[in-house]
Amino acid sequence: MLPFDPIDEAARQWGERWEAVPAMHAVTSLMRVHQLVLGRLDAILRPHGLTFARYEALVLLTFSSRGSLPLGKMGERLQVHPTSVTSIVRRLEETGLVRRVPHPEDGRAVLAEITPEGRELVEVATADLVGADFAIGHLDEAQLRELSALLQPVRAGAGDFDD
Amino acid sequence: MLPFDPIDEAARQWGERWEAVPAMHAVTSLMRVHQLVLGRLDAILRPHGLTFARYEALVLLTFSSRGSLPLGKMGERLQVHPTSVTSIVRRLEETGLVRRVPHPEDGRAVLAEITPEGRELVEVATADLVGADFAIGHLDEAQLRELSALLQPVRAGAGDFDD
DNA sequence: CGAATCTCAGCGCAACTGAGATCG
DNA sequence: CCGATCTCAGTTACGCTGAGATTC
Repeated sequence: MLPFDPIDEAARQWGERWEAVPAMHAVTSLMRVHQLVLGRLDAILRPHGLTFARYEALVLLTFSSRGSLPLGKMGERLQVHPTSVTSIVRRLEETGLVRRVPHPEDGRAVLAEITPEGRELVEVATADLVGADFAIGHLDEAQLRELSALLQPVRAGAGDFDD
Repeated sequence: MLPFDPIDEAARQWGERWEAVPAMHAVTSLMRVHQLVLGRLDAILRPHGLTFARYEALVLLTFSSRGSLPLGKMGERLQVHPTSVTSIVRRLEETGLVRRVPHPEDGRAVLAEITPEGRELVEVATADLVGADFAIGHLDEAQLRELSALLQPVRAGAGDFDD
C-alpha cells in the first residue's frame, strides 16, 4: 500500500506544469473508482457465470412487459454497440438464460426473451449485489444521490437523452 | 436519442422490486460516464498514437526526477497488473517514446526511461487534453472538486493508500 | 431503391494465469 | 533457497470497423 494518495500526488505535480488540475484529478479518480467497482461487481457475479454487462442485459429484459426486447432496443437502452449486443445475447443464450425469438411483426428484428432460468438467476444475483451495496458502500445515501446528480450533466451533455 | 434518461428509468423500475436504488443509480451512472469520458480521451489521443493508459504511463515518467522508473513502481502507481506494464512499455518503446534501461543497482529490475520524443509528445497531447477539459467540461471547477471528494472515500476504502 | 436490423470476420487493446529466467 | 522482478505464451473478453444478408 502506498503511503500517500497517488492521485493527489499526481495532481500536485501536474499543477507545477499544467492547467486543469481539478479536471485531471476528477477524471483520474473516476477511472480508478470505475476499475475498483467494476472489479468487485464482476467478482460477485462470476460465481453466477455473469459479467456486469450481461447482468445488465438480463435485468433490462425483466423490466420489459413481455420479458423480451429487440436487440436494437437493448443496445439503445444499455448504451452499447450493436455488435456488442449480439455478443452479449449469444453468451446469455449459450447458458440458457435467454432465447432468440423472431420478431412477430418485423422480419428484420430478433427478440431476446428471458427464460425462467434467466429470471431466477437475476433474483439471486441481484440479492448478492444489493447485499454488497453495489460495491460502493463507503458512501451513504445522500452521497450516492449527490454523485448521481454530479454525473448527470456529463451524461446529458453527451446527448444520451433529451434533457 | 432517447426521450428520457435511461438510468432514471431503470432506477424507477428497479425500485418497484428491489432495494439500494441510490447505489444502483450511482454505479450505473459511474459506468456510463466512464465509458463516455474514456471514449473521448482515447479519441483525442488517437492521432498521437496513444491510448489513455499509455499516456498516463508517459506522464508518470515525466514526473519522476530522472525521467525513469522501474516497471514495478509504474504498475504500483498506475494501479495496473505487472504484465500490463510490460505490454504498455513495449508499445511505448516500439514508437520510440521510452527506452528500456537496466537498473544500475538492482539487476532484476528494468527502468523505463522517457526519451526526448516522449517528452515532446506528452506536451502536445497534454495541451489537447487540457484544451478539451479532459472531456468533462460540463462540470465547473467546484463540481469537479466535489466529484473528486465524493470518490475519495471509495478509493481509500479499497486500500489503495494510507488515509 | 434507401434505410433498418442483425450477424460475422477481423483487428486492437487490455487483463489475467502460469511458467520461466535472472538476480538479491 | 526464497522472494522479487520482469518477460513470454496463451486465454479470455470487449469494443470497434467493415462487410454482408435480410427485410421494411
